[in-house]
Amino acid sequence: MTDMALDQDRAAGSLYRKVAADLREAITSGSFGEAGRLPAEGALAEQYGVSRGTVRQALAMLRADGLVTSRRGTRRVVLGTARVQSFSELLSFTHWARSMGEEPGGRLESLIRRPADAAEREHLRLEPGTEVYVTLRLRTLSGIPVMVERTVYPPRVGEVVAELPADVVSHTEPLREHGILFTDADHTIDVVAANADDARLLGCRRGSPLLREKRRTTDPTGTPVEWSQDRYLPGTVAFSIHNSLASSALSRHARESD
Amino acid sequence: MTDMALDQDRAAGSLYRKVAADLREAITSGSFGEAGRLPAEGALAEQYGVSRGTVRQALAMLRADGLVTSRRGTRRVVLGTARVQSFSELLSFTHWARSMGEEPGGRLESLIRRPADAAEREHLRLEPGTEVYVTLRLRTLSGIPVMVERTVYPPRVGEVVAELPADVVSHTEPLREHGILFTDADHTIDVVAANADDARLLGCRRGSPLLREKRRTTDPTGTPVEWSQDRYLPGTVAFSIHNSLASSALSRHARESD
DNA sequence: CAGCACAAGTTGGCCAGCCAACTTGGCCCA
DNA sequence: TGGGCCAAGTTGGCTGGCCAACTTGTGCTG
Repeated sequence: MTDMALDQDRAAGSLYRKVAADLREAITSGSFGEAGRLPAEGALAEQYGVSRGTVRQALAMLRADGLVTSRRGTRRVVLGTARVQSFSELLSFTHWARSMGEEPGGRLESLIRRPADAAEREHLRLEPGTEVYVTLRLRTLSGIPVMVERTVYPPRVGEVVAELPADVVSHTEPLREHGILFTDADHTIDVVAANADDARLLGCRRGSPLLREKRRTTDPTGTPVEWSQDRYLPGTVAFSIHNSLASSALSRHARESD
Repeated sequence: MTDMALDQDRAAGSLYRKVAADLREAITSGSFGEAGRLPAEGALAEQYGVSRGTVRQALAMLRADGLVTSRRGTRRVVLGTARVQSFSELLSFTHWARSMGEEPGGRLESLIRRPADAAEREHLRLEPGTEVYVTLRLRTLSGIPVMVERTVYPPRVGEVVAELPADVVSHTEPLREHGILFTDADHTIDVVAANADDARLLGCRRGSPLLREKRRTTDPTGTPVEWSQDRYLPGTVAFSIHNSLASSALSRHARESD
């Protein structure tokens, strides 16, 4: 067993992530059917040649994304087959894609530097006349175009982005190494019609509906580091949120007690 | 009564939840300082008299809630305690509309009672053969149709809903008076094409894109109380989310021009 | 003094096993 | 026939241990 673990270690990903990605794939491809039952944890462990604990770790990810149920005494049940972008992974397209076992890709279409307009100054809290870096990227999952990303960076961040190779997959990872952290984000989701650029890059008709996510990201101090508009092809992505009164109530209790 | 939630949390059976609750309180009360370091997992394990695995399970909760960092090779660091968000807007269309100064309206199109299908049983965690109440409502803002709401209620909730007048604006408010609380929700947002009913009720063409929000709501004990699909006309609404390493919140707001 | 090598400390990950709690279906009995 | 009991199956939870990967401080060396 130990040899096996060592053998699979070379592939640079943790075992439970591979198991999770594989199960995710099986679920979204409908292998277990809609509202079907998953094999027992023990059976999956034997099937993948891992321990039950590892399978449980993988299943915890799927449960967090709302893909499967989890109830003591009963087999797990498939809840939905749509790909879901959970908000714990919303801060990075790359991270999200990899967690699904898909290969994220990105192609830089353009990068220009110009003075910020009024809306951009507002979102990024810049002084009038400040220059911003604007990128247009086509993002792919396993080679298939799924999203067009238009991002505006303030100077401090844009200077780093401009130095990155055009084919770099993740922007947030190299930025983190430069001390630029993405920790907070405001997202707005709605529907928008594809313009000429969108249609050309995504291979859809002009005017066809796209799922739009507008996002403003800040670092821990609240300083904006990114203002972005992502436009997804319908059917490629869904957004998933869990919210609760209980958690906020709990922290309120904690504060009242001191 | 501030200790009540904590006591319940601590008394909630599993060891790792007790450890998590205790650490949560220690963190928010500042025991480790602002941006301070937590003791090592091994030290916590010894302190609480549990295994390191149990401590890791507890810390996974805190990390999921954005309370602490988690990086190989370094002690975990306290990120912060700020967590004040009102979710009331999110859980009720009526409340949200009023907070915008719009007059919410609702017209019940149909209410039927029938056995739950497999998917509904799973989402609402019902026994096979249980009957559910299914409503179809057209919701308006200041008289203008904006959303079609299809909701499936379990028997306990549906029995109350069925007694409500057809023109009642808010469902959640009378339900609250019957002791049925809406506190937790999982949301999924994507794009869907309008079917014949949608088109007729919303006054759009069949096949035109709608913004869809699927929502499963539970009460404080985790028992599902509602499984709903809302379909919004584009341009009438956008979903707004704030997420961060410290907290996560979703709200709904009227679309603004930008 | 600057820089590098190294060791100690810490978290990530995985395993094998054990018991408890819960669900389900079948069997038995009134 | 109907209801209750029971056993098998399944997930929740916990232990103790092991190794790998990474970070940090220390001390040595050029």
